Amino acid sequence: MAERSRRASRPSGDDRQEAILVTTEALLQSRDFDSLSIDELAKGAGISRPTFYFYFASKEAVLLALLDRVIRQVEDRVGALSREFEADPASAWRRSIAAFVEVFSEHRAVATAAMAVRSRNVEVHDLWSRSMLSWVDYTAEVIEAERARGAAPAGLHSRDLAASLNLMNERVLLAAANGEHPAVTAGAELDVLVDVWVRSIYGVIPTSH
Amino acid sequence: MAERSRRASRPSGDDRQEAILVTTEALLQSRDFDSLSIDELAKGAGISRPTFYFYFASKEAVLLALLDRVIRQVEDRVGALSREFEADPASAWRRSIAAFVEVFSEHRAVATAAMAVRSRNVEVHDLWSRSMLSWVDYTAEVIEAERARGAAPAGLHSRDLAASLNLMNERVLLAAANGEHPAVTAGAELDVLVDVWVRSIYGVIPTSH
DNA sequence: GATTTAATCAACACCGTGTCGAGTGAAGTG
DNA sequence: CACTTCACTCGACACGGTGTTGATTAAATC
Repeated sequence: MAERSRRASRPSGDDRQEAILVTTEALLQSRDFDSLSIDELAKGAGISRPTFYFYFASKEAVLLALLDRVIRQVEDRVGALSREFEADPASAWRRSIAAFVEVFSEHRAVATAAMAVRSRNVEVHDLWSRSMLSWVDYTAEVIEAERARGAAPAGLHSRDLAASLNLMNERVLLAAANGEHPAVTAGAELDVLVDVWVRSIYGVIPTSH
Repeated sequence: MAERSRRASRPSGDDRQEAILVTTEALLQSRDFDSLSIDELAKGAGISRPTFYFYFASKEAVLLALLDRVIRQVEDRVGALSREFEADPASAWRRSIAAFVEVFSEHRAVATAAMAVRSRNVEVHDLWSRSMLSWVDYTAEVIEAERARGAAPAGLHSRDLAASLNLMNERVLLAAANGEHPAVTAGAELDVLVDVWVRSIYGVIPTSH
């Protein structure tokens, strides 16, 4: 990690950039994003504070790069999934939600930092917003399709339902990942989310007799 | 607001404390909590920055006081509600959720700031956590009671379901209050939330034929 | 009127950010 | 092989916000 193969007296710029990213994610495992100083990130990457600014405009820009990677990872996994809902809808929803759950828990630190920072940083806010939007769009489309083929009963405006369910996932997973209270029992997140999704989308309320 | 009735050459301490709270909530209508400086809060209350510290230990302490008031307000409203679910469960849930929705939108700025700050401030985090916990407890109790009387089918661990639904409300209302994207259509929040709650708690998934 | 108590603020020490400008060495150019 | 260029580096500075100290004032109480 420290030296390149054909000894270069200085590590290359790409190495440094990567070192900053690695250091930041490592520090985020145990520390609050706000409590990190640029000096620490620089030191961790073996450079001075001014040099940090050669690679990134700010702490937030580092987080943005980390978040971008995480989001691409979810997109890759969700994109690789089959779009087959007819045979077993519950399992199909489960697979989609699982992609989300896995990446969220693998990159807990980045996700948590991003959620904390988005309220004051437009770039982080917009990046996250954009992916949420695309998941909501996808969810709403599937709900419509399920209603069209008669598998799901008519109900709420599908985009509103889709937005609520996706926002629930975001919040529930964040709470679980950080051991907040209240939170869903550790390990049960996926089961609980799938159940609420399936009941809200397909569920019928028994008529009072 | 500036002077007291029987002219006191200085407004009393209580007035000043209140002025800081009022100024802060006013500034929060249009500005990010992080972007507020203590100097602004002090100036807004007609005092100097050091004097601010006579009343509050930090910006966060001011927010904590504001949040405390908001939470009490929700508790008062929810406490005044009838606990009668037998006759019309959907309406009963709607009334509870409505209390939440109303206070959240009346004090949008405080709620938003509190959500943004909780990740780095233990006091704010704990205060919010504690109220969420009490609402989750209440929700879980009612779900159990509804199952016991046969109104709701058996299902998920009630506390996990209760936690998910309450976390959904928190996130959906925050997104709606701030005009985020994605968010639930403005004005439809209550209808959507109630629908998801009722379906998740009472809903039955039609068996495939 | 003397004393206590609440309230006030100028001045200071501190810390993190972001910038500027001078420097260094490796790689390309005539 | 001199010389220019370019990617990279950092010491030193200016700035802005925080939190504290200690002296000061004015009302309240005795």
